[in-house]
Amino acid sequence: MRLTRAAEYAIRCVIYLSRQGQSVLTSRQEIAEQADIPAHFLAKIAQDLAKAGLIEIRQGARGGFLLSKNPADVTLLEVVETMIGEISLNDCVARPSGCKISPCCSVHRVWLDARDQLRDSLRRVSFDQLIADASCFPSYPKALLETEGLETPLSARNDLQ
Amino acid sequence: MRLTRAAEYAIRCVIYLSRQGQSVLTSRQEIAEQADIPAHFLAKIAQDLAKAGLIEIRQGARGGFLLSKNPADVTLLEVVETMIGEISLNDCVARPSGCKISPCCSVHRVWLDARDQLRDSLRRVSFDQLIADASCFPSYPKALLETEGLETPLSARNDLQ
DNA sequence: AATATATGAGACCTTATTGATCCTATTTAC
DNA sequence: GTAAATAGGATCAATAAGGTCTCATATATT
Ligand code: SF4
Ligand code: SF4
Repeated sequence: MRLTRAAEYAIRCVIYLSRQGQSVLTSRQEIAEQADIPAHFLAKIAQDLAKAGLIEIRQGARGGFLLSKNPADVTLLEVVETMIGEISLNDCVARPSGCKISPCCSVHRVWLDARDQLRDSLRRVSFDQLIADASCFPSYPKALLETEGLETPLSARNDLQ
Repeated sequence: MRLTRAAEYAIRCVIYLSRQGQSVLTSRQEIAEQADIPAHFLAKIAQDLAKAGLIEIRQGARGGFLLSKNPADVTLLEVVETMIGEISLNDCVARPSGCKISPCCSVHRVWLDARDQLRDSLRRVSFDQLIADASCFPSYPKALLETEGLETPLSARNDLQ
């Protein structure tokens, strides 16, 4: 297990779509440019996201991608595991049969616990949370900032602490 | 970041040495055979462990490796990070300069927290804990089992739950 | 219907990393 | 001195990651 570039790009893509709003169609080119993702690579990534039911793909002229779920219902874990498979940390967690002593290995149990903890952490983060903060994320639509008057949207969240 | 085979072998090696006891010299061949590690590969791994001060290497006839610290003072995190470098999960955690938006990226903060949590989990596990449980670990010395009468050493720990 | 536009699906390539092996030099017990 | 054992580094094969390219397909527009 390893967080690949493809997973990082997938997260950026879903963030961009979340900011656009659910069911807002956005062209692949726009996402690629704004979120700094190689356009052709994004095409492949989008296919995986679509298979997982996270986004919908519209072909043809004026085609593109759109988020098929509410950002609040999409977790970071879902997007990550769509791209890299289920997180396991160590091979023997994914395939216990690979090491014959796994049933009674004390180290194996540590990896199991650590994996569960990591997956829980990522499951707790949804995309509505991620876009709540402002960010210098390249995809942040300046137009949105101006029309909605969110000059310092970060402050609201900082005040909570 | 990814847990490599080398890291897994390093853990097995340190477990074997911990079972032998601190400062007990053990040949590379014995460790390799008992813990199921390719002998030549173990040589390279041992060099890294030695550089980190975890084990000591004795050259020459009747040479081998020995644990230079008390198993209670060696954590799983130390051994793992000796082999694969500091755990970062995502590249931007290790090198924030790699992504120019990292200072105010909400996803970046999630990776930071998850990394800290994972590292803490591994830091909490020391090798005296790992060898306290019995295990079908190939390196478990049967002789030790017999002399100390630990027929069911796993039960002691299960009773605690 | 024709055309321009945009993505689908998968083949393909390049590079980096991993996992492992091999060979010669050096060290130490005897 | 000789045999036994590791040091240190070169080397190599296999795998995976990251990215590109091409042709097929779908749709809006005219
Ligand atoms: S020895 Fe334990 S931790 Fe290592 S691969 Fe086997 S089961 Fe997993
Ligand atoms: S966008 Fe955020 S999470 Fe992704 S690489 Fe940049 S700082 Fe890290």
